[in-house]
Amino acid sequence: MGTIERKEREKESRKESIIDAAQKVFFEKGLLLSTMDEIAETAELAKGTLYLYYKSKEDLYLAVMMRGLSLLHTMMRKAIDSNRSIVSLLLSLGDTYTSFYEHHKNYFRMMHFFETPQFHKQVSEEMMHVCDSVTQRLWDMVIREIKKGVELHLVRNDINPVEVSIMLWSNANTLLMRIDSQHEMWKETMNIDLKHTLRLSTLLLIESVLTDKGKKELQGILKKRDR
Amino acid sequence: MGTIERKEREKESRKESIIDAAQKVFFEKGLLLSTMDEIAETAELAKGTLYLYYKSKEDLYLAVMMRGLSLLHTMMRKAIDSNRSIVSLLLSLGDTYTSFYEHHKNYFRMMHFFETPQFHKQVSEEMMHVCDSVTQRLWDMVIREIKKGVELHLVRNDINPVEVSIMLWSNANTLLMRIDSQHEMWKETMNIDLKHTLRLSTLLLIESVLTDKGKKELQGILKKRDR
DNA sequence: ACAGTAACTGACCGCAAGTCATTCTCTCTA
DNA sequence: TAGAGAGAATGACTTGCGGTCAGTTACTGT
Repeated sequence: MGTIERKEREKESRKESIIDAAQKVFFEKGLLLSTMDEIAETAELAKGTLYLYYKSKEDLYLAVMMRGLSLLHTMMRKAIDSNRSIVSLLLSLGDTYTSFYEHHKNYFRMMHFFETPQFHKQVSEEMMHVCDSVTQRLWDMVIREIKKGVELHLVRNDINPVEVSIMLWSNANTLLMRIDSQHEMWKETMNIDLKHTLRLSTLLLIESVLTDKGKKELQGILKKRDR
Repeated sequence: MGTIERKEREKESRKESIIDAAQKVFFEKGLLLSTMDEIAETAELAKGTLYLYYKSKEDLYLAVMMRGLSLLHTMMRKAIDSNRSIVSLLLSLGDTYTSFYEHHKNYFRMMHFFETPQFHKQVSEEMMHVCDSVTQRLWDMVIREIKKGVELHLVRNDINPVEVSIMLWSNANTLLMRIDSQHEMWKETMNIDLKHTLRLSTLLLIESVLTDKGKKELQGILKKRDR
């Protein structure tokens, strides 16, 4: 008699279908302009029901965002697994994040909004924890690779690998945000292609954290690319 | 009969005193938790009066933020005027922004919130324009200096000075934001001092965009500092 | 068939942004 | 100096939304 198990599954799928509806609405209108009534209507449920599954609008928002986070995690994992050398991996991580931005802009934007500290106050403790731990796993994954790079004498051993991750990630993150919201503006007023700026700054930073051995390898990879 | 002029002045000072009140409330509670009623009460005015001077809560928010922007402008101006060499200026601009963060956190946070694209939809066209033009002046000021650096063969001439500005500013901005919201977290879980990371990444980036001549000057400045 | 429970509903509440008909205040004129 | 007229200020009111909860429905196990 697996009724309890079935109920469990049904509950889970209800939760998912609520996220589906929420995603549709949030993607279209963003957090502020979306209403719980509209999400409820999209989910073909009463508003009250949403609150049986999620504590607040913001929690629901995070639930959707977590999908994006998982997706990014998967993409990063794939990049790590398919790169032999740490040097090419570093380049590839930047590309991966860029590609995440390009193919999943909506998730990217949600993740950005999440960085607004003001926002956190509306979020339940549990949801925040889940979110933090997923983010943590992502960081750990990247940091581990950079540590390997240090061991192989490709990445400088006088810089903390964690700091390397932070620098690279922060750099990519801000520039992608800027690309998202100001790409045309910079193009028009200054004739700047922000995507080029992103590639350039990533390259400069990577070069800065590599050893001479690493730099040589980098030059090799770049030459091969140019052909 | 300067009555019209006097009225003009009175109107202006009323506008300022409303900003004073708004600033007090926004600093304390942030945009989301502040209410127009509370601002009105602080300003000793009726709520309706606020709307005679500002189109919306968000416009009022921007009006406060502009004070911060002007302040930053002044600080940057001072840094530029008091540095002989472009190399030391580059270092000093980073310090200036850090010092702005440390001494005027509330303004800094407001400026960050402004970067959320979702927010823009609530802001009036005019206010947005004023804001953009002030920001533009700030960028121009910095870019001009970097151009001078290129002319003096201290900054690489194969990188667009505008891109240099963007890279440096973006880097500092994200890391300061992170310092603001996650400093303890990184200290505890990873034993990372984000302020150190900021200094490091700034240094690496600056080094990357300098010519050999510039790098030599940089080494000289750093040695002098260490003593 | 029925009791008990879990899921669901939507009218309702409280709060806050923004509006506007009315009141107040100042200034210029006859 | 009375009072008309303009402009400034007011605060009760409207609207819209997040969140609640008493009541209803659906299901399950006996």
